[in-house]
Amino acid sequence: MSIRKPKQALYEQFAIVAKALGNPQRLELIEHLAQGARSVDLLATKAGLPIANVSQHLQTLRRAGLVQAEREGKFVNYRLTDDTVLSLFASVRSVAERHLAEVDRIVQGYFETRDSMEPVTRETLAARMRDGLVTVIDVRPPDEFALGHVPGAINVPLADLQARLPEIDPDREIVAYCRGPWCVMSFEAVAALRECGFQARRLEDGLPEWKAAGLPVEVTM
Amino acid sequence: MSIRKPKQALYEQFAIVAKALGNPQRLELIEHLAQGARSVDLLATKAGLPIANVSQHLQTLRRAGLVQAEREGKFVNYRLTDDTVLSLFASVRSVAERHLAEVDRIVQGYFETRDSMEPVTRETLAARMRDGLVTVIDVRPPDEFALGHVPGAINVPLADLQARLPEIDPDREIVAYCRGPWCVMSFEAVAALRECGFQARRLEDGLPEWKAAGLPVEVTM
DNA sequence: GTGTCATTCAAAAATTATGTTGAATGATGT
DNA sequence: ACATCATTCAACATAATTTTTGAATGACAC
Repeated sequence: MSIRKPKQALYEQFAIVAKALGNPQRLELIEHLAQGARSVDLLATKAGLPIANVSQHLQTLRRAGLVQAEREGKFVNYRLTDDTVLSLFASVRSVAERHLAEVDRIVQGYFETRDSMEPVTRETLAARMRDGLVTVIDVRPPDEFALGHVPGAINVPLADLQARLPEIDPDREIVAYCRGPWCVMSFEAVAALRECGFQARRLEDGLPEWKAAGLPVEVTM
Repeated sequence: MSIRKPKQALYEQFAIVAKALGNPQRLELIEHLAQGARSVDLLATKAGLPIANVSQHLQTLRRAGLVQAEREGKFVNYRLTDDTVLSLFASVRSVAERHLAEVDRIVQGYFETRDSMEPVTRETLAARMRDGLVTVIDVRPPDEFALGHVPGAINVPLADLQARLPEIDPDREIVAYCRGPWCVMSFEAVAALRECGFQARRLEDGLPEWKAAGLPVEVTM
């Protein structure tokens, strides 16, 4: 059957894309690139990997069409080719969250005590916000924040959190949120805030779920 | 930093899912399973692989939470765990179609002559249908067909095509469509139909694009 | 029970991916 | 031209995946 060969060839192409995502280091690189264009050595620093290694991973991602390189002086900046890459990443994450018990286990074990990691529900947060009792922090990158966020939330990207701690009122309860239920950024933010003595909790979901629940969203021009 | 380890662990879980998709054979198995539950040896026959090999691939998919096994007498039937798996697969396919030039090349070369593979546009198809000149075949699995299809189309799943050839009027032009622009099923259908002497062409897109263009969709109860 | 069939398991061989090292390239500044 | 820095390349060692083979399990029919 002359049909079999090109079909296999197509599957191989699709597999190249999936394979590129099939490595923890590369997934971390993608999550960093989701926040904007980054140079090889910035990525290496953030991910804690040797530069040559990161360079090779980036080329695997480039061969799969997931990232693009662009020279800027001495540096080569990589960026995600477009938003479909992010939605593919989200798709992988969502399937893993849905089907792998191990993901649950890891999230459960994220904090030592169980009740302290109990997330805040949307309804609770909405009520506390009405009473003015809570500081809401959106830890996503500014571009995502600009496209829609919980009204009254302040944007403190995870990377800037340490530097911007002085802005935050230590006497108010803090609720942090990010992209989705188990997006690691809000976990990291809450952990970092607690280490510094703040009373912080996570919103149970991210912005997409907030929006989907019909709650108001604020857009920055 | 006590935060780094669980983050890595989560990436590893996500990587398990992506890795499971990162193999041409497994992608083929998934596409077969998209049409319904299948036994190991049916899958082995369809994919042209040794049974033990298929069994192992299926277990990789099971560990990634993409498929579920269920014993039925002598057979073990595997099925996709749910629709999120299909949308993950679609996401991979769409990124590959969008970013990999090689995919274009393969599709271009799918048929020897270029003009014979020229697909029918939505508008052309709509016009030919009004004139009653064309038989429209939806080659997707029945469950997808039931949820919406081009009005007047008949559902001949790819698997049943050979058996149901007698139903098809050989004097009318045939247009086949499936899930999307480069979903392999309609290519296979057209190739099979041509081998049997039918005059067949592909619709340029699949049902989602047809729907998105505002053209009518028929739903079966 | 015995035989048969579908599937899984286990171990080895073949292939492919990953991490590491040091040298090569390309751009910048002196 | 030279030195410097960011990145890539090439080569190797290591580890993981895939395929193959043959034996083991589990279910059914007799």
